[in-house]
Amino acid sequence: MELADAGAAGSSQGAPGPEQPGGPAGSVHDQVVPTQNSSSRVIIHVDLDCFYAQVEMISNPELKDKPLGVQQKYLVVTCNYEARKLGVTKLMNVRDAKEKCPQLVLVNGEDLTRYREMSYKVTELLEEFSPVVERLGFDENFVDLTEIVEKKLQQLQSDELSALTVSGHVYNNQPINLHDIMHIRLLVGSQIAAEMREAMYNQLGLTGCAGVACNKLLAKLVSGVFKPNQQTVLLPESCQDLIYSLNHIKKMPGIGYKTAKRLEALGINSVQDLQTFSSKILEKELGISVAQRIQKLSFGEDNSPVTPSGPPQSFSEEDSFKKCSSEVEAKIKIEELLANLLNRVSRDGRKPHTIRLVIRRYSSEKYCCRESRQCPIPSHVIQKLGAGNYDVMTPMVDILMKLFRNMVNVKMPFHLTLLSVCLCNLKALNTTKKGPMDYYLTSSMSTTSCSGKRSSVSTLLQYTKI
DNA sequence: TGGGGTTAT
DNA sequence: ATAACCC
Repeated sequence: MELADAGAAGSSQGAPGPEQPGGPAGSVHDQVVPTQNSSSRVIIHVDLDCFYAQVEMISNPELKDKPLGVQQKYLVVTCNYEARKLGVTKLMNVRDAKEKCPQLVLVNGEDLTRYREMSYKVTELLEEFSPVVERLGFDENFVDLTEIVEKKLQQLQSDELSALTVSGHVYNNQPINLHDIMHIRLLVGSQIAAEMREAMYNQLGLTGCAGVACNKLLAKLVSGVFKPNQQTVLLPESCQDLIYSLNHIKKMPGIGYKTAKRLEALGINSVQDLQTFSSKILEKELGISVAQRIQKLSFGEDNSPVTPSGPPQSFSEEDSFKKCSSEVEAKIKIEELLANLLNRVSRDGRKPHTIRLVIRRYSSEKYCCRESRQCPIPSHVIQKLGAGNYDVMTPMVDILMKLFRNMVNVKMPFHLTLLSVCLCNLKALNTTKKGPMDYYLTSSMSTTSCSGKRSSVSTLLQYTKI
């Protein structure tokens, strides 16, 4: 069987540089024009169906056949398909939702603990298929399947190859060409996608959608084509159809609220508008980085790699409210947020080296803007982190209140609508590679913390006098 | 618009 | 520290 190879195989991280060694030297065909999607990667995007609602239905199976909404404050942040049939949508006001659907059952979803735990179980399950898994929020994951597809292909006999079929939908019902190596790869990808969804359902009881394509953008877009609990593969020839199906540039992942507004001001509304707009002018308006990236997106091109997420970079807890206008009130809320965070971070095992306080001030109608202050966590506090302790609360609350007073003039009236505490700059405790001095170094001093100008001698003294 | 997350500047 | 993006 003849296979027409469209692109360079091997690199699963896409974007082979132009100077990368290619075919036989001196060949006339060396001048490969690296046009769109010369990538031969196979990427899957996995998107759980109404994730929070699913978790709630697993917790309480009596909810399964009822219209269910998950509530945070006065919003229905997500709902199951029973509720959607009756007109409830995501981020709908609770009053509107109840009006549309009086039988709607609401559960409070402000505590994300169970959602977060289930979310990581999904990511871990996917990591068993391939370690290259990137999380996007709690309910979406990208996996780079390139390598495992290639492995499977090598095991296939030629008679099995000719009997290869797709699992799930093919976007646009495009005919499959088994002589096209990229079609073959994507079909194998679709079968792995089905295996992943089966495993999610059998092991975790979760349903979701999957999209298989040659890059993250396209995989994400195509995963949503057939919606609850189905999967779709995009063959390269239908790429343009898929991106033209977006009716506005704001629908393009990577083009957010701000950029969409600026594009609209330039008269750019559709994907085609963006494709044909002058690159030079776009670069002047948005900066070269954003301009080049989003214009590529408009052609369905996306060479960004699937970056393994690994453990979280930060832990945060926030609470929003109608009004907080006194320091004591703020302190009580901050204490609650911090207590929960300390529990989470001690279960993680790593130690945060930075703490941040975030506020949102009341403003009549301006776009909600947040302000933050952060500072290093003193090393003696870091050390005490881990075991269930109260003696770490006091110094950390003191720090947070200093950050608070740095942002908010407490002698003047104020009106806050959100408080958030974030622990970040997480470091593993014992990354020390045994040098002569390391014996004296504690976990909180390891690696990068010693690199600064502040000599390790003074820091060392703090620890050796224990 | 909640209660989270990430990266770039 | 903020601003943009994602869910």
